[in-house]
Amino acid sequence: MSELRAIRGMSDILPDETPYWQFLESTVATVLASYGYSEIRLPVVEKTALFKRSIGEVTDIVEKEMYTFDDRNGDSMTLRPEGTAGCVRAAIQQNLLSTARRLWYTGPMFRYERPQKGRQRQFHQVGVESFGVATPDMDAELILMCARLWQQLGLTDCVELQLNTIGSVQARGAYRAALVEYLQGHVDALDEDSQRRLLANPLRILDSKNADTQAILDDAPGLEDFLDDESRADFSQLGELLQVAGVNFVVNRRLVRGLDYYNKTVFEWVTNKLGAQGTVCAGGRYDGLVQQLGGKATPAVGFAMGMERLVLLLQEEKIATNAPGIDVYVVAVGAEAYRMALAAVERIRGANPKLRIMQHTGGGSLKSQIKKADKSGAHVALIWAEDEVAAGSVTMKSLRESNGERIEQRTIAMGELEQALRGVFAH
RNA sequence: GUGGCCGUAGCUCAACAGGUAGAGCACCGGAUUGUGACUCCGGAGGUAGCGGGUUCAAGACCCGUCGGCCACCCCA
Repeated sequence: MSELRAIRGMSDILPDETPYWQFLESTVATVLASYGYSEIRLPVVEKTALFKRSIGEVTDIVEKEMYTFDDRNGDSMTLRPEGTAGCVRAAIQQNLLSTARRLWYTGPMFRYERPQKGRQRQFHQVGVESFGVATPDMDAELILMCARLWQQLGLTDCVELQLNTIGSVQARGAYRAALVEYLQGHVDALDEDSQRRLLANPLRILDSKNADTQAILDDAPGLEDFLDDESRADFSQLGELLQVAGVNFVVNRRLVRGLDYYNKTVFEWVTNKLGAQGTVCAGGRYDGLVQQLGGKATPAVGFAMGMERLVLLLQEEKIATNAPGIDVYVVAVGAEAYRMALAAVERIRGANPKLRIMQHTGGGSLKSQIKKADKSGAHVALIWAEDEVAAGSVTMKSLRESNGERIEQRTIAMGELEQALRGVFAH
């Protein structure tokens, strides 16, 4: 192995996998457009302060997972660990908030974590953000849009929607205090991680995977008892809307989010088919963030999808994508034949841009070129060799069935080639 | 950051109670003069992740290091 390797956790996406990515990306773009969302393109690097102020100073992301560096001016920059902060910043800076906005974006995110299945250091998200609407019909729309996307992708049966409300900032603060007080009476019985979280981020203890900790939580005060009336009403309305639309969900009272800016509705789409990293899409409301970052008070909801995880699911479920492949492989033996072929093939590409034609390069015998043609997966080989050059013709050879039938090999006049190809490929 | 498993040809993997490596697939060429797939024949390809140690001898044992996978953690 060479010493020049990709950086740990930043993997190449190889030709085998790109069809899944293309299928996912084009489906996402179509579904989002069908709901009237507009794409926004954002920088990968932002000032470090943006993430500290939005994600939260004491979160793991900010404390130990960001790629932060000083630029040549000595200003602290960070490779974005998530997309919401940058999107909110842009919306404020570019005055996009004078009316309600529905935005989406996609691209790489960076988090310094130990790689494992469904988790890379450079990973890709599609993020969707809606600004300016405070009512739960907006929350419902976002969730419906997700459901439609799963349906279009063929993943409906692999994902489950979990829903919760974490209430207003004040309600959460009160609950947090009560939870800490309760847990402090059981500190010794808590697992090591949860003891640490008790000080840093106590709400995260709620979704601990430790069974003993979960047992202690059974008698802990419940968040639902601390909710403000508005959060409670919005949550039940959201549930009704989802029922009307026929979207199944389960209420998970221990579902919280790791980023500080969330309030009220939070949700996760979860799968059990990817091992430990089962959250494929997650989001919620963040009504305070715009103002917190210096904008006019603006309610907002959004979510992000993990593209790697969705690609893994597509592969796991063996969901067919449009394999790239080629239609025609062009064989030419000898320099004169190559010239004839080149001119003819370029003409055909011009006349039929959708036809996928690969022209053999690098010479070789007729036999070896036809072998390559076969291995290319093409349906048809076009052959130019001595006889064809002399006669000004071309031989069309079928390599496999196309549209259920297989044509006989035949030699035709150059002038008929374009029409003959149209006969085989009814694109 | 912590833990478990792993690191032999491009890929998937073998061998041997420690004695200087092998298969399948893939690749290249050939099986009479212009034709792929099946078959047959031949060829190329590895200083065993890297560094140290034990030993007459190490791919096999030990230590370190780098890398991979999975889990904890974190989160999409």
